[in-house]
Amino acid sequence: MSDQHDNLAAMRHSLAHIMATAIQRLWPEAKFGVGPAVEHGFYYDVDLGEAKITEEDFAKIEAEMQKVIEANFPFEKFEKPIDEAISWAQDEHQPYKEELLNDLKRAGTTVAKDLDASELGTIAEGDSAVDQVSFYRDGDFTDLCRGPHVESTGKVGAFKLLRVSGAYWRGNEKNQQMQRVYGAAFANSKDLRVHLDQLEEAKKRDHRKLGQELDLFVISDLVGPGLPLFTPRGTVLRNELIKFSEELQREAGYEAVWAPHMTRVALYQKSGHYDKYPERFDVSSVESDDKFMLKPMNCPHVAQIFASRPRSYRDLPQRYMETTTMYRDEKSGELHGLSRVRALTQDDSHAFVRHDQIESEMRAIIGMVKQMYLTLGMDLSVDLSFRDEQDKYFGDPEKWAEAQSILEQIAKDEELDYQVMLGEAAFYGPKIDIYISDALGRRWQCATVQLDYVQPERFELEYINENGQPERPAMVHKAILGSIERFLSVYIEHTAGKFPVWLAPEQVRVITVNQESETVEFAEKLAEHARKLGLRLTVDNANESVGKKIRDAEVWKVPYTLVIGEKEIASHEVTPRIRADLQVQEPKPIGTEEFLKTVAHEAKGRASKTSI
RNA sequence: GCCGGCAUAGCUCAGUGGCCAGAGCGGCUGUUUUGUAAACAGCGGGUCGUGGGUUCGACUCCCUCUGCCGGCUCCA
Repeated sequence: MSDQHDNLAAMRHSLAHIMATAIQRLWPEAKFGVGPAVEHGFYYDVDLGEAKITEEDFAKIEAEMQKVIEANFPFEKFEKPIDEAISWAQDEHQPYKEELLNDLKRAGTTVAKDLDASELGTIAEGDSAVDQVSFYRDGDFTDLCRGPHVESTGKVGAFKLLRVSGAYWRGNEKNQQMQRVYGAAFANSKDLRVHLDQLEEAKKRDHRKLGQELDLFVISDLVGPGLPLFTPRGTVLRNELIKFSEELQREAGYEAVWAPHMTRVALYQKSGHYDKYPERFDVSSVESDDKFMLKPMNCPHVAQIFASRPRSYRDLPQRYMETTTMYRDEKSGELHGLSRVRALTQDDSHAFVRHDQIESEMRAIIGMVKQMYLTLGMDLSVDLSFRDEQDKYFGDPEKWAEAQSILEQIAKDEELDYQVMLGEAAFYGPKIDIYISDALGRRWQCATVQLDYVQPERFELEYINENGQPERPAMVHKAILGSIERFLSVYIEHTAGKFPVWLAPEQVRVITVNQESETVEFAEKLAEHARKLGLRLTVDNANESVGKKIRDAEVWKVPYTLVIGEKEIASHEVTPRIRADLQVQEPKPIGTEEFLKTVAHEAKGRASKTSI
């Protein structure tokens, strides 16, 4: 399998060279950056000066690549001393290659640690001395490259150019911006087809598209970018998710608190956050000279509640939860549907604990997270973000070591699929970052649990221990869903808008066969009764064919559809139409009363399938 | 924020210098009274994102701004 994988990588990287070959033929003045193999394909960063590659050029480039492939040039490897390589780059007018070579020379005999992985594709491997660097030639194109490549340009499988975009040279926004031409590449055309179909599927499921189609949220130019407004349907989703999250927390002993959405900046000056976060929204006052800001997080606010009265060791843990909206002035280019917004709502909580309570608190939180995502049908994996040996971390190293071993023990006991990430800890404490996998196999970070020694210190929080001495509590931050908006973006795409009954904005749709008063009254009565049971049911008695109304209900992805006509009125029985993904058996006739009670029961139990 | 692309009716989209700018869906009205994925007819609906320029004439060409899209960078 790894052989196959290596070969695929070599193919993709070879395609990058082939594309560069084609681009050089079409734009002889092209300056080349790096061209690595990446997941699903390859890219090459190029700088054409005034000229720009656009998507219209793809056909032309692909045709030229095809010629290179048909010529079946061998990939010939040869080596040059580094100084010769540098003069080669100068002669060829390849300043980016020259820069890489100079860095390589400066770095000495091994590949420099600070050259990032994306560049390694073009740099000689450094077990041996770097006084020699390797080149590959295919036909008329020669490139500084450490390989590996396939034998010849004919052996590269199937590919397709997909997009062109800007990319900073060496990933640094201070550098020149180049054009990144990206293509997908696979061993054969069938695999490529599968990948392209997957991209199609992802496009269909795009939460921005479904949000529009299913009337879940809107973005108004007048309100502003990154500030989504939730419609009645979208708000059902939000509220049901929040309700579940808060139920889990309440069971674990969390109490709801509330903090205003703005504060004096003094709070953030004291916490040390103020200057470090330019993304804050400042708020000015007409009445006073005080400076205010919208809250970009919740912890410092909640810490004031803890600090408001003396605490005994007996009072701990103090567990505060608040699902609240915070405001961050993200750069405009970073905003994206619901996944990156300027007003985000977190199911946030903070527990103020004694050191000996960290473990049980963390365990309880992991339990909540597991229950949430089990119910939602999403798989979890976990990164344990631990400190490394650097001394940028705050607090007692012994406490850190102990806390980290506690976290790892919990991950083991809870049978979490985890990996330890050294150096990924926050400066204030180790984290458990929880990732969920969606139906298309993509991985997203939503939930997080963080241990914090710093803010209690900054705000001088304390409790009185059993010896009458003041002690510093630790703070455990957590979010189960993380940002509700971001979670919804993932979940909408995960489900493709087919929400389980407990979350469905519209759980039951009742379709009338005709507009006779008897029929309409029967439907209205059903609706009234459903509302009393807490169900979300709508009646469609439009003057349209039954077929049309069924289609509508399908398009809106309503879990249950009932058709009401003479037969149902006489028997008080319905045969529900059940959305395909929920159905486990052929639906049978059921009394209307029993139907509504069963659906209400399923919704309450947050069932993922129907028993009807 | 940066590079490139895009912006026409509520939605999806035609319309590349020449009369009063179009379709499908949705909406409204009427006919029909319908049985499990689209009945029929009619009627509304657009300062062609904004501001400026070129031109006898601009939805169409150029510039500005705003927003969106694909990436890059960033994400306590």
